[in-house]
Parts: sequence; structure tokens; C-alpha cells
Amino acid sequence: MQVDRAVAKKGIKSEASEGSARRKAALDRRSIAESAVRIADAEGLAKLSMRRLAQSLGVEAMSLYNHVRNKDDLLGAMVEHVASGFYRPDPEAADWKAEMHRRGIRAHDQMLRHPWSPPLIAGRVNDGPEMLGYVDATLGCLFAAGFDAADADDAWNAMDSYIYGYTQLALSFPFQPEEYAQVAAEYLPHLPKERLPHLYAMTEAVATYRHKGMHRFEFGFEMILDGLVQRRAGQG
Amino acid sequence: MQVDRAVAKKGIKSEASEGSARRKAALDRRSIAESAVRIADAEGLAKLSMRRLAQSLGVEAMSLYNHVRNKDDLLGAMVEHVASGFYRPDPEAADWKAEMHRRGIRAHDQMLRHPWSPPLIAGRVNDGPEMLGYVDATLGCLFAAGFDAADADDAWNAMDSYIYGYTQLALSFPFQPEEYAQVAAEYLPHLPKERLPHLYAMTEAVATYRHKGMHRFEFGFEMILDGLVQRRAGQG
DNA sequence: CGCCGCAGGCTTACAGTGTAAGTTTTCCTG
DNA sequence: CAGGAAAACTTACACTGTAAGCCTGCGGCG
Repeated sequence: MQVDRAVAKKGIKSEASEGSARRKAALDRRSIAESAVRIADAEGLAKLSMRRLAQSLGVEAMSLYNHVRNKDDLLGAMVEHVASGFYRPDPEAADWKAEMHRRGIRAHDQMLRHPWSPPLIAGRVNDGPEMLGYVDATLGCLFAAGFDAADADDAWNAMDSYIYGYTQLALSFPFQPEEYAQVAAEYLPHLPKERLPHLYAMTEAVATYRHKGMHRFEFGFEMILDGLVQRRAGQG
Repeated sequence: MQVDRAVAKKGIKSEASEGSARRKAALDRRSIAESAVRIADAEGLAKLSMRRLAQSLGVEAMSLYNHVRNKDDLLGAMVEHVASGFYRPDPEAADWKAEMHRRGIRAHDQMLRHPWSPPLIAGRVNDGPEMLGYVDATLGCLFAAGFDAADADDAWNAMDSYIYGYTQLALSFPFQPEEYAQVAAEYLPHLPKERLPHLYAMTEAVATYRHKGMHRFEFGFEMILDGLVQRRAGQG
């Protein structure tokens, strides 16, 4: 209802492609969320305040509250934006494992693109239409593959646990893969060898071995998928 | 009045003291962190402010900064406290899979006990001694099992991704397992059946099926472990 | 045309945050 | 007991989300 009105309003004041200095014309829930995403991408979620966001839209902070209930609601809208980039598995597809594989990779990539998103996606109740549609497609594909409700629930849980967990860990790791070797070499002298012998050995190895780089996400994800395939097979 | 207030506060927190008049409190890093953990457990991380924490210790906010660099440092100390409850796999153990299994279960349980902890554990750089010792023991056990550095890295990553991801998702799910059936039944009429057919079917099933309850964490975790075992076997 | 309602902007204000800077108290040691 | 260091305290500042209320310009109606 509120959305409908906002959309209608926007349509009315479509203002014939005005190139004027006043950019405040496009103030609605979606454009606010998009601007918020842009700020969070560029400067981090911590820097995203209502005032900062309003400023980027050429408006005062409190004006945002005409389009967004509160900051939490705004975060929900941002999650929806991210979720709109997720892949929805196709229930009609022949190869369900391939669908799920693609789903996982895309979610991982999309969250890497918006590094602030995993805590929000995994740490809140997200029941926007985009997210629900995503879930619906996923369940549909699993059902079509022969999973019953309980199995689909388990499968979905297992996959998403890994997807979110891996992405979150990857994002909070303080170094880029290309840096590993050099950083390891620098840390090595400061590591108490007798207190942490295995971590020392590990660091030593990292300092010298050529890092594989790619496919690290898929290493564990494939284990989950294979486990699911196996379970499906063993169960008719 | 200043004296009165001081006396009153001392009285409030006197339960843990040994009754000596000059003993105000054992205010050090550890006891501060423990108090912080207690508050976060009871009231949530959002309610944990420096002032609130200081108050619980019968002290002013700024006094904490004599023992803790800043709030982030405090969070680190809280993580260390949680990590002290993790299980350190034994490199000497015969059955490395059992060790890793136990490690995962314990980490999961420990984080459930401190629901605010997963975002901190997975979302920050935690290099306290407790956490490093935990990592060292884990690597040691994997090395002893025959993993080389790269494989151990992959294995460790895969396991922890699942552990953190699953725990985080479980914690942010808004209902308890026992409620599932009833909540599903209540939601069902509000779900747009034609827009979200599979989610509808799922909810319908949840409303009727008897929930398994236990072993949901292990469902996916076992897949990871089995995948690791298999990989180890195939590689001599 | 004039007027009115009101959506959506704006201003002000408040309680709360982390913490820098500076002051006072407390305690240990010589 | 003197002096100095450690630690607690006070004050202050910049910043947060947002409640309450005001103002303005636009669309619809008599």
C-alpha cells in the first residue's frame, strides 16, 4: 500500500528526464536502499548512518523515515537488493546438483561483492519477497529432485550453513590470497615455535608453497553436495 | 554525597567480595571480560555498553580503559573467554575423525551458550592465545592424520565454515524447534500459495510432521568429515 | 479561482554511544 | 611519612537513531 503509493507518485513526477541540479526527485524505498548499498560497499556498514545516507541523496536524515520504517527496515531493504542477485534454482532442470552448485557459487559471489551482507543475511529474519522467492525456488528444485520436506530442510540448511560460513570467514580474513606467502614469512619470526609448533609449521609451509587460489569455496561445498547426492541415491 | 554513592555501590557488588572494606573489586581484564560475557548472555550484545558494563562492576565507564584498550579489545577478550571452552583435538589420538567430530560439536555448543559470539568469532581477527592454541591443536591433529599444509588448510576451512554457518543460522532462526509445527500452522493461511507454492508445501509439511529435533548439526557436519576421510583415503 | 488536506520534506531535541583529556584518589614502596 | 605511579573519576565531544512537531507545495474539489 505504502509501496503502491510511492510508486504511483514516482510515476507521476517522472519529470521528463530533467537534468537539473536537484537530484532529490528520486526518493523512494528502492533508490534509498540502492544508495545505502553503494555507501556500505564503498565505506563499510559502520559508516552507513542515516545522516550520511540522507546527505548522499541531497536530503535531511529524517526525510528517509517517510520511506523506511527505521534503520533495521533499511537493512532489510539492502538485503533484498543483494538477494535479487541470487540464482533461483530451476525445479524443471534435469540436474538438481548442478542447480544447487550454481546457486551456491552465485550466493557466494554476490556476498563477496557486498562484504557487509553476510552478517545481515545470516543474522536477521529476512522475509522480503526477493528472499522468499529465492527460498521457494530452492525448495521447489529439491522437491523435484525427490527430497521430502524433512530432507529438503536438512539439505537446505547444510548448504546454506556452508555458504554463509565460508563467505563470512573468507571476508574477515585479513589478507588476500596473493599476500599469504609474504605475510606468512613476515609473521614467522614472531611466532613462538615451541608454544605453537603446528601453527608455526603451517605458517612455514604457507610462506613457501604456491597457493592454489581458486576453487577453495568449492572444496567443502562439493563435499556437501556429494553427501546429498549419496543420500538421495541410497534412499531411492 | 559522593561518599554515599560510593558506599552504596560497594554494597551492591559486595556479594562476591571477601568483606574487606578497602577491597573495592578485582578489576582486571579477565573479570571485566567475564562480566561482559554475563551481560551479553543475559541481555544481548546490543545492550552491552561500556557504561552498562562499568555499572555492573560498581565503577565508572572510563575506569575500564585502564584494563582494556577500547571496546573492540573488550570484544576480543570476550571471544577468548568463549574460545577457552572449545575442545582442542589431540594430535596423539588414534581416530582423527572422532577428534574433529568432538571439536565441531563442542564449538557449536559453546557458541549456542553465548549466542552473541558467532559474529565476533567469525567476523574479526582473533589472535588471542586461547584462539591460537585452539588452532594449533587442530592443525596438529590434522598433520598427525597425514594432511599436508594445503590439505589441512582446506579441511580446517571447510569444517569451520560449516560450524560457524550452521550455528549462526540456527541462532538467528526466530523459533524454537518445538514451536515449528504450531508456527507453521499459523503462518500457512497468510502464505500466497500460488506465488510461493513450494514454500507453502514445505510449511504445510512442517505443520504436520514430527520434528526430528536432534542431530541436525551433525547432518551436514558428517558430510564434511566423511568427505575429508574419503579424500585422505584416496590420497594415501 | 480559492481553499483545503496531506504527503513528504525539514528542524529541533533527546537519550544513548565510545572515548580523549584532564583531575583526583588510592595504594605501594623507599 | 613522602613521593610517585596506578587506577578511578569527571567532564566533554562528536556521533548515533529517531520521536515530535512544523512548514511547504501539490492535487483535487467546491
